[in-house]
Amino acid sequence: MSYHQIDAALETIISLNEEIKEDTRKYFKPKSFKRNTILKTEGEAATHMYFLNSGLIRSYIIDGEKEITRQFFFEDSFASDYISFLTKDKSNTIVSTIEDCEVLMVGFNELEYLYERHPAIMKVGKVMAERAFVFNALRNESMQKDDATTRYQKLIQERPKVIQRVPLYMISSYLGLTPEALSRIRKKME
Amino acid sequence: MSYHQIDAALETIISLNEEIKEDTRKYFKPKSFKRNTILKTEGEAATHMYFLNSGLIRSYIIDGEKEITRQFFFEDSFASDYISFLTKDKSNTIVSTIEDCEVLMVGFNELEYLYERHPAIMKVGKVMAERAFVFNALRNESMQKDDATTRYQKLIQERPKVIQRVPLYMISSYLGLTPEALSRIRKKME
DNA sequence: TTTTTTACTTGATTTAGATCAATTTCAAAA
DNA sequence: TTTTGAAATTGATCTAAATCAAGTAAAAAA
Repeated sequence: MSYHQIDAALETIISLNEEIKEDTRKYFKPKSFKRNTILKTEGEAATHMYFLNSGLIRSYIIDGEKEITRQFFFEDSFASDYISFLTKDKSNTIVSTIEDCEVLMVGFNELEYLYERHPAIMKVGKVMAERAFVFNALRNESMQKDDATTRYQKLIQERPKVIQRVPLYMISSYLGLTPEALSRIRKKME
Repeated sequence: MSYHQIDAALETIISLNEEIKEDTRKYFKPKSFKRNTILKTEGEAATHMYFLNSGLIRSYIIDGEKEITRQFFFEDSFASDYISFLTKDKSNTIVSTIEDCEVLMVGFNELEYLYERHPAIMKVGKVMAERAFVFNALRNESMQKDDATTRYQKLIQERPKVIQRVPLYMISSYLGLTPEALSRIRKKME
């Protein structure tokens, strides 16, 4: 499987030398998953991150009867239960593929090793955390000040892939809505 | 002003050598602010971070008529409009003191210099971003699955300082509520 | 101190979105 | 191709919290 995509992703943050490329190839293991495969179940801690060469991954929590979608991850980005991966705490978050996926997976300890061995990669970790923070904080802000229709319109604008490739009942809980409410918003929009 | 507190905060992440301590003292400038002082107004980008030796800072946005509190920052932590500081985008976030504050302030460029000069400090940046992410993501999760009363009870449990030192109308919008709604929740709680 | 302003509370009414309950559509198996 | 189960829509009703409107308490300012 190809490492071109992960190289390109890292190159947006640091410039890669041969040693870093070699170690990336050594510790990020290629793996394929069929759609609807659970990568992490409830109650355990996240031990891996997945760089997506292709496919689509979702993280969600079970709240009584219903699922609450926390995040969607597309090709060329890193997927995980990032909270649990960072804190090492067990979590109720489930990580599961929505489409067939080609990933490069790395374990917590291997990533730690990469951080220590290549200080430049620490910057990758910093920028990844910063991006995740900004994304989350902006979403937070939108949840607090925008109504449901506005949130849906922004999602269409800002993340069209979600609209195109994810079933509505997964989108609705991501927007903090029931499927019925989202259906009505869509109808009203024309 | 004392650098003991910032040293201790950094020591939770990396071990400090003399060069790092020297440069910290050089680039983090001591400063005092009276309560209700605006450190960053609407429309500009955040250029500084503030390590709080003492006091209390709040960030909030103006949504039409009303303020929405985004975050509270207490002694021994770093305060800023972190989104704007990281993205360099202008923002509508206001950063303001709630109590008299003693801070050590650092500019974006000085911090960048510290990152480049001392690779160990890059880890500080990484861990700070990770902590901010986890805090935000957990709050997100609570907003999505807990009702207003539960959110208020968790705040009492997890951040008693907020209850003790912040006026209720600032707390209400932080919890995604009107002051009236919070008042009624408090009454019902006995 | 008294005055004025700001914070907080209480009540009445409204509303966005949830919940409950049936369909209708659609996609995956058989 | 038919069957079947899941996804999505539609309608009726309910509810948590918002909004509107006074009033009271408390803290700055005079």
